[in-house]
Amino acid sequence: MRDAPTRDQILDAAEGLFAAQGFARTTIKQIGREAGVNSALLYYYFGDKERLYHEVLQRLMAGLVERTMSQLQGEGDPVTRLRRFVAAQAEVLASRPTFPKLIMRELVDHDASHAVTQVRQLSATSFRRLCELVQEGQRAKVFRPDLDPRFAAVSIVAQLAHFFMAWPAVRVLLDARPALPPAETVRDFARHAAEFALAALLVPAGATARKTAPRTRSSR
Amino acid sequence: MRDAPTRDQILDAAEGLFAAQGFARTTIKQIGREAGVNSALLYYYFGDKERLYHEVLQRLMAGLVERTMSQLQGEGDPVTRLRRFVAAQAEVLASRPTFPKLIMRELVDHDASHAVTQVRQLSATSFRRLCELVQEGQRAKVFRPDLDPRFAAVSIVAQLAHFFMAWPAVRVLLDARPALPPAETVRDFARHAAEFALAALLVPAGATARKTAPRTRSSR
DNA sequence: GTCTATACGGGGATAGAC
DNA sequence: GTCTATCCCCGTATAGAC
Repeated sequence: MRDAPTRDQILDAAEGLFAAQGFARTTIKQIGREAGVNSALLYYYFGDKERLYHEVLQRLMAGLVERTMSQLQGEGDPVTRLRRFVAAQAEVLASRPTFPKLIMRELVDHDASHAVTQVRQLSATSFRRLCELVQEGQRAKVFRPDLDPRFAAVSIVAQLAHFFMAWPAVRVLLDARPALPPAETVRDFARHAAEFALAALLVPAGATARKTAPRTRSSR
Repeated sequence: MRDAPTRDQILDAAEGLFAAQGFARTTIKQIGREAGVNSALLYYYFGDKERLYHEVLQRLMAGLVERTMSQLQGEGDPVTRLRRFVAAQAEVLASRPTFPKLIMRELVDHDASHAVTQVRQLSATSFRRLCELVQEGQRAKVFRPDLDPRFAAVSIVAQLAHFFMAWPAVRVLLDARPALPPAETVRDFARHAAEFALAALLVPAGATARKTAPRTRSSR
């Protein structure tokens, strides 16, 4: 466990500290101490602090892109696939506490400039696929036709994203104590988010569907 | 405009810089320069950097709480009040570009510890009122009974919150260029968010409500 | 209340031995 | 590849004149 290559030890320690304190407050010496290596080695491996941070983010986002992509595969009708998507999102965000924090920090500190590549990749894959899923449902007359698929996709993603990223505020609203969202609450909210999104997307029962016996005609 | 009391000049400059760069990267001298006053004066007025930051946040959040509260007043059925709420949220978040960034920074940098009072206040007023609005709609059989009101409230708020806070990523997803969400896009997304939330909340047309089932009430 | 000068510490980064 | 020692800049904060 501790025989990991020095480089990875540094990366791991840096990830934790950057997530917890941010780029500016985290010092090279702190990272070295946390990683159990000499601080001068950071310069040997990464050149400078900025590039170390960049590599931390690369590694993190690469894993995230890969995981969400692999979990978006599979067949099924739009409804079950949307449920799977939301569940996967919750799982990824909850898998490591550093995920949401680091992403949020990068968003606000550098306008995601260290992660543009990966964000574009996400856009070209996961997000696009989510949009397509919505459109597919619309073509099948299962989802409302009046929703903009991209806006709908943002709304779908926003629920869990905000739940995790704004947890310090959300937990006050929900009367929760812990500093990190507990697994049970995550599970419950993820289920809610999926159903909330589906309720928003699905065509109201009696509206169009002629197939399902449109209620007994009062005539006769 | 420039004859504002020194204290406020400092507060204004600090708000902008803290929002743009964060607490750690912003220096006292920078704030002084931006405010057009001697940096040593910051210590005369605020004691130290931390307390200056604290006051910036206090002022900001106080205004926010006041505005959302005042805009949550008024009568009407749950549907129109929810539309008003979402519109107000969009207006507040868009009113000053520093709002979303500072709030997000505070969330991630200090777990909202500088704003606990105001967050609790928000929780006790706006958020609570939003929950009550949902419950009221449920009692009136207009909203689905199976939704947890607090989770629903989080989902409602999350859409616009995420839209603004994650804009650097959202803009990539939406193929938008500008660094700040343009007024038109804000307007469109806000409208979408309200309709999305309503579609999620309303009981399906044919299910129970025999009366009006007010779906597309887009009359203004 | 406003300014100048400066003490003080800490953090990033490098040189060079082993 | 790893470690020690150190340089140098820069940011916070204070002292004290005006």
